[in-house]
Amino acid sequence: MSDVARVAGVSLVTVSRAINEPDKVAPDTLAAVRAAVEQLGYVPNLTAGSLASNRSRIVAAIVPTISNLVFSETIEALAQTLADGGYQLLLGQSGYRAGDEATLVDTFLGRRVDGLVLTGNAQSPALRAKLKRAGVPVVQTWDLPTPPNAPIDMLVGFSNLEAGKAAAQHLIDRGHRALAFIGAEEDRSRLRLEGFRAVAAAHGIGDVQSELIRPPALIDDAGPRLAQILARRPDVTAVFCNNDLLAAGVLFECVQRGWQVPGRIAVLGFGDLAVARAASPRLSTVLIRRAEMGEHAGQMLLARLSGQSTGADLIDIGFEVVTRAST
Amino acid sequence: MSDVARVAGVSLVTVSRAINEPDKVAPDTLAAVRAAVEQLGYVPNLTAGSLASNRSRIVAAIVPTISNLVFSETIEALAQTLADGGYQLLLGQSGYRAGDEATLVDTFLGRRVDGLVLTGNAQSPALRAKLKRAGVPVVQTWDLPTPPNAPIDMLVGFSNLEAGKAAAQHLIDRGHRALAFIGAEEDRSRLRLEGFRAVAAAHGIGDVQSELIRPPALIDDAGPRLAQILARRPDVTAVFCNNDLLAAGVLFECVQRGWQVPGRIAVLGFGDLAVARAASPRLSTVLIRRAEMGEHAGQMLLARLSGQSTGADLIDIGFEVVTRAST
DNA sequence: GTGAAAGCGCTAACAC
DNA sequence: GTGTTAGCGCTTTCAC
Repeated sequence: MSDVARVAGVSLVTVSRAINEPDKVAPDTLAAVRAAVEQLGYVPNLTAGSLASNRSRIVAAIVPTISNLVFSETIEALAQTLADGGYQLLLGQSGYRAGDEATLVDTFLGRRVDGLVLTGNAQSPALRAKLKRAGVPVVQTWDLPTPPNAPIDMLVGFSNLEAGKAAAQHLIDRGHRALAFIGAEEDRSRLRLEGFRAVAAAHGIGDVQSELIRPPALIDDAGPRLAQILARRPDVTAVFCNNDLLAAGVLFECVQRGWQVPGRIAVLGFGDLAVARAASPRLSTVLIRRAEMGEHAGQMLLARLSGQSTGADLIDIGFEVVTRAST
Repeated sequence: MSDVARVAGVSLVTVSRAINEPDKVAPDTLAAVRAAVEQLGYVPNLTAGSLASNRSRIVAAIVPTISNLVFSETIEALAQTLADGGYQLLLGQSGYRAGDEATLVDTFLGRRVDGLVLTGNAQSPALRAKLKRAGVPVVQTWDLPTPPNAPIDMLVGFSNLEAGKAAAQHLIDRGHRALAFIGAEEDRSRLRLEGFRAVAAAHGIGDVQSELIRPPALIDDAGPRLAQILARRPDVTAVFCNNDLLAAGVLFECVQRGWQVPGRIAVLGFGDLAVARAASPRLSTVLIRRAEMGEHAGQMLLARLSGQSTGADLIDIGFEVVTRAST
């Protein structure tokens, strides 16, 4: 930077300003600095800038895994929104392990990230306390506060419990009473199952067969799990899959068996991934606005970081049961 | 840090050492420092550390999009490998735009990342030059050097051209002569098409129908594109899809039409995603070791960063045509 | 095994 | 509009 200053015939600060606040510099000076930057191939050291300004322009996000379209689409939108606001995304994967999440948070705090995006709101009391003490803006995603857990700071999500309830209601409305659930061994999936079971019970349906796959729950788990459910209870007529990809796997399994969907068995998905619109039959599903969630998370952070208080610190983006041909 | 030093009754350097090189500190001193850290809730500022040591312990990766299972699984493995080596991953998405890639590289260089992972090897001469000048370790992925492009530094990939050739050969071996291709408007997809066409031509097949989808190529594009191909050439008997998800879309389209696969039309996928093993019929596909690619990229960087020269700076991980039931 | 001194490359605050 | 001064919180080097 001092080389640039010397070549341009100005001081260090002026170079700094020419780069960071160009309109506070005279046009001629600006041109001279830019020429020098170009000539020398100068690349400003953002690390030094971060240290001096106490702002890193980095936001970190922690997801269970990026290899799940459901999360990757949220992250994609988040990264895009942040990039447009001049922030970079540092990515952490917890692998659904709470311990790893805590470790990641430590590292990220050490890097003095300007904001943090978390998945879910089941963080441990210790972690919540640490985050509050650190004073970093935090956005939790993919869930609403599930009592007794209050939001750590900001939040954008939907009720997984209610989504599970709506799924059950959708199937029961269509006359199904022998219900099954295929999901993952994971907080949000369990909440949906809880809601699913609650509504079933309210309709006098006590026996809801369920299969919980240890993450990652891949599409090729779906067929075998359906088979296991049917082995226990051959008369099942409707299955709620916690992910459209799993639902597609179930559809393929039905093709294999020569079963009609929804004639022999109805299939309800979750997410409204592109596969739901491409499947045959078209998949009924619980639509989640994943990209919108990432965008909201990014915008909440940007608003906070630019000193504006948005007011809306808790957004329920809801969900929607989309009825297509599979139920 | 000076608070910790005071409480522990040692100097700043000792605190630094206790944290970064614990075995170079006497056990008692170490215990005292750790107690002080704990008591004060001290979180070391890694930004300051980076500035002083000139190592950020951050590696950046640029992919076209994270919302494509093909890339996200590579990134997942990369992030995991790096994390195990004490490095974090900074993520950039180029959206398949070369300009965005260059901008991202600038920012990452500004952050003094310790390494860079790029997708493909079609970077512009200007970008290649800049990276070489910067002296950062770079790993290119997902391709072999396509002349005249030499590797920038290290590389792990496979030949997309050869993969396309193998795909054509696979279909031709099974008696197909009316071939079609569904892919994306994107470098690697185009290379595969080129190889596909070359082998077809060598067998006297001049008319290969193709549909190139503007990214992101989603599964729900597959059906309509297949329809367009068939509108132009109804007698097509085999289609090579550049992604297993697209292939699954084609399978669903065939279910819709009541067509037998491979009886009426054979379908060959790409990637060997989980969906290939779950589809009905099971999908023949070109297997790419995506996770392995991410792991290799991470290990090459770690080796370089730890001062070891691995020797192997160019890895061809190859591909494999997996024959299942759809061809 | 531990410490004192000297930066790393920038920006904040204030002066002019 | 531009410059001077004083750090940001660590690590490095070299003594001891």
